[in-house]
Amino acid sequence: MQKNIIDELAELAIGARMKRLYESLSRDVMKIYADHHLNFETKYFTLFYLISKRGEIGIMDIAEELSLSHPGVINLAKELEKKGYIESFKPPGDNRKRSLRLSKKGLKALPEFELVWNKIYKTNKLLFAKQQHHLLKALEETEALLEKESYYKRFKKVNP
Amino acid sequence: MQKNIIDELAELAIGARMKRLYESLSRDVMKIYADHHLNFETKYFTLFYLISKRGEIGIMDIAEELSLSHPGVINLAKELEKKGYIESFKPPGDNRKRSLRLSKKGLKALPEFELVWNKIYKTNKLLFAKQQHHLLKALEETEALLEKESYYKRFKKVNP
DNA sequence: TATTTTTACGTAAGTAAATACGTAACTACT
DNA sequence: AGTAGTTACGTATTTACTTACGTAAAAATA
Repeated sequence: MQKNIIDELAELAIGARMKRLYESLSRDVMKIYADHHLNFETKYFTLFYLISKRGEIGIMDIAEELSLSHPGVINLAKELEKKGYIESFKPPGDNRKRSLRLSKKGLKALPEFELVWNKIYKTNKLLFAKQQHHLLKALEETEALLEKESYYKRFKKVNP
Repeated sequence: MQKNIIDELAELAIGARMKRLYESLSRDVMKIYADHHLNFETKYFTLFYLISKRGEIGIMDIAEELSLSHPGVINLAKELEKKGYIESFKPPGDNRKRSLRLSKKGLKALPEFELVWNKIYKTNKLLFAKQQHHLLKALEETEALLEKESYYKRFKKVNP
């Protein structure tokens, strides 16, 4: 319960705190996948979920949506393909492109994943419900403000 | 302004969102250091600050405080030492230990750093003041709750 | 005091990403 | 149709860490 320096730093080390919290959540979610006998890691979630929602989608579109570099997407996709959850194909009309979709195994496993995601969703809802300051809403607000005017610009305005 | 899948995912991709926000802030803060002609990166902040506060501190104690692995600390320290801001020495009494402290250059630069940190602090204060849901307080609350009972345990309780 | 265990540190190897760079295909323009 | 610019993707390299492992010093214990 003792505060360490990052807690004390508060406004200055907010990045470090988010990272710390993210990593702790990530580890626990991984345990949850393992408990459900799903050969899956937290880092795959957004990609797998996105593909499941879109049916099929190209590499660059994924990179855009997930704010990842395209080599990052290629690597994640390679791993998910190796695990057998997705497959790639050449969409007609553009020979540069490669698109991803769920494989048979992925489609079959999807309901199981959805069950887990549902449970995670419920857990989070309850966790946040108890809080005065809602982490998700705070994130949303901060993102929205920074989209209107970047942190850098705000900094310059505050410190001319 | 259009929502992408990570925004829609809300409670499920909260980790990804924190990461995204962290990276965007990190980039802007780096620009700020550059504008102030400080040869410094965001990632060094917690280490440099910690050393400046403690005067001197050993590798393992740093790792503990910053929630980093000790090889991580060694690497960061190596870089900060190369930049000339810190130096290491053998503290008396324990021959296994190596401790870090600010170098002359580090001590000399400290007021400049403190000026920048002060400006960042002000910027953050103003940014958060505008918000209904305070990101920092939300982080604090979440961390406190998860310290009482881990996310994993909460998950199991919610989904028996 | 001798032995075992723990602690502090360093190095090596692995991982999850990014950036940099190159090629081929498509688009726009002449 | 030919050229210039852009886009989509892949590979190579770099970065910022981590975990795994080894060694020496200190502490605990027999």
